[in-house]
Order: sequence, then structure tokens, then C-alpha cells
Amino acid sequence: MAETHPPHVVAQLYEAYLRLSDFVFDAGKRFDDRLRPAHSAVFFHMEHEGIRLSRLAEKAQMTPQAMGELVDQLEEMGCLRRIPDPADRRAKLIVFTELGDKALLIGYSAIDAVEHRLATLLGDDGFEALRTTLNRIRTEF
Amino acid sequence: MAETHPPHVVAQLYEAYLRLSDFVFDAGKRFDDRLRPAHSAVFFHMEHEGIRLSRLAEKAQMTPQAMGELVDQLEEMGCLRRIPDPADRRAKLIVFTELGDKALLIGYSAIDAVEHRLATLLGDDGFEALRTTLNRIRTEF
DNA sequence: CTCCTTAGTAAGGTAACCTGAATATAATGC
DNA sequence: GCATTATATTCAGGTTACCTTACTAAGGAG
Repeated sequence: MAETHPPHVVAQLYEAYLRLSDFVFDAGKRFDDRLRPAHSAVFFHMEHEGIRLSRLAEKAQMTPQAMGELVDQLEEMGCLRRIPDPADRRAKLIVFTELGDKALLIGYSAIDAVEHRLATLLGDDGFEALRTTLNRIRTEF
Repeated sequence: MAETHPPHVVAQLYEAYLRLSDFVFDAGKRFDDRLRPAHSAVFFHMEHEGIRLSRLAEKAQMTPQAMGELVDQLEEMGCLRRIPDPADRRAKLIVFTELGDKALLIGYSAIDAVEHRLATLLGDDGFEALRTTLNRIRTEF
């Protein structure tokens, strides 16, 4: 129940997530201080060829309205652009700008750095064991 | 990057946390449907001899104002009571009611159930290995 | 007793979502 | 080929979980 004594697994998982994710979010913030954790859902579910808002929202499991606001903000930062979808005049395709590509790369390298550091801390075997365990929780719990 | 293929560790940790915590929050919701995840911070950091708002807020790493609102809501649900602190007339002690004790027990058993189920899934060794790994991340990453 | 600090609270703001409703276009039935 | 229904997006406004600023009441130091 306390924080300095080992808490239960659920809290442990959350703490570990917060600790690791901080590095990634900080990297984003250094790139553009308007970037917030919520925007990661956009980068995570984007598709390079372009993607419709409704599909992006569905993949991120949120409403198109909520996703639309995140896309608005990233558009204002210059990371994304909305272009008309040639296949459907109601729709727009959300695509990366060059700046957006850069931001994505920065995110990838931050994640890579975290994974490398974690593999160093736990050893390659320990790191793989953690991934396997977490994957079993996702698929079998 | 996708969700059906194994994502990076950071996302894996978050997904695992969400999956396990759902069981605990659902148990709370069944007890009183006004109970929300935010209230768990109160139960997590309570002290059954009574605790001051400022200390509770500090332990939960939030402002006294934010914690005060959560305590207001739990008081309205009948889980907590504020009594004058005999040692300082500015302060109040937040204490559990009988209903609050019951809620706490329900939370404990939900966490226990999750941990048992996880130990069954991973085996006792796998479960302990996970706890050890998560603890190393907390202390050494 | 005055001065500064601490405990709590009130008022109002922001971020990250949500629901409901409006608009434009597309697809379908007859 | 036109009316009906469905889909893509957007607008307006609400809720939750926080925050900051500013106030009041009470305690402690000199």
C-alpha cells in the first residue's frame, strides 16, 4: 500500500510505465514544447500514405471529435496536413509534413533508447522475458 | 507501431496496466457506481488512524485542492468523514466510515484476485520474476 | 502582541476526453 | 433519377481530473 515498500503488481506496472514513458514524452517536448502525451496516439496510429480522421480515431479508440482536436493541434504545429481524399469528397487524408516525419523519427529514437537502456539494465534475456510476460498478459489474462 | 503485432515495451507496460487495473476499478464501480479511478489514490494513501488532507495530497503527489475534491466526493458517498484534529484546530482528520472500510476491503480483494490470477497464468516463478523486474525498473532505471 | 507560516477552502482555468447536432457528400432502393 | 439513408467531418457544449491564485482561520517565534 505504500510507495517505498513494494506495492501490488498493478501499481508496479503503472509506475514502470510512467517512468519509461517520461523519457519518450520529454523527447517530444524538447522537439516542440506544445507536444503533449495525448498527441502520441496520433503518431502511434498514423499511416504514412495518409489516413482518414475516422479511421485514426477508431484505431486509437476515441471519438473522431477528440481525435480531430489532436490533429488540429498537430496541424497548427506543422506536423500534419489535411488534404482532400481523392476517393471521397467528404473525407480528408491526414498526412505527415516533413516536420512531422522528423518528429516521428525523434519519437522512434527515444523509444529505441529506452529499450536499449532497459535491455542493458535487465540483460537481453531479462528484457525478452519481460516482453514475453507482458505479451502473455495482453493476450491471455 | 501496430496494436495486434507486439508494440514497444512502453506501450506493452501501459496495456498490461490497463488490463489488470480494469478488474480493480470494476470492482469499485460495482460497490458504488460513483467510484472512479481517481478515488483509488485516496484509498491507496489513506491511514486508518486518520490523516490530514495536506498529508494525503502530498503522498498522492497532488495539490490539497485536488485531493480535497476527491475527499468531498467520498464523504458524500459515505466512505469518509472529516473530524476535527484534536492536536490542531486548523486541521481535520480524514477517517474511514464503516462503509469506507468495506470499500477498502473490496479493493484489496480485487487486487488479490488479480494477483492470484496472474500468478496462475505466469506460474509463481514467472510472477515473482515480473515483480522483481518491475521493482528494478522503479529503483534503477 | 505582531509577523510569518501552515491547514484548509473557494474560485476559476486547462487538458483530454465525451455527447448531441449540423453539414456535405456518397450510396442505395425503387 | 430522385428520395432516403448512411458516412466523414465539424461545431457547440459538457465532464473529469487535475492545476494556479487568492483567501480565512489558527498556530508558533520573537
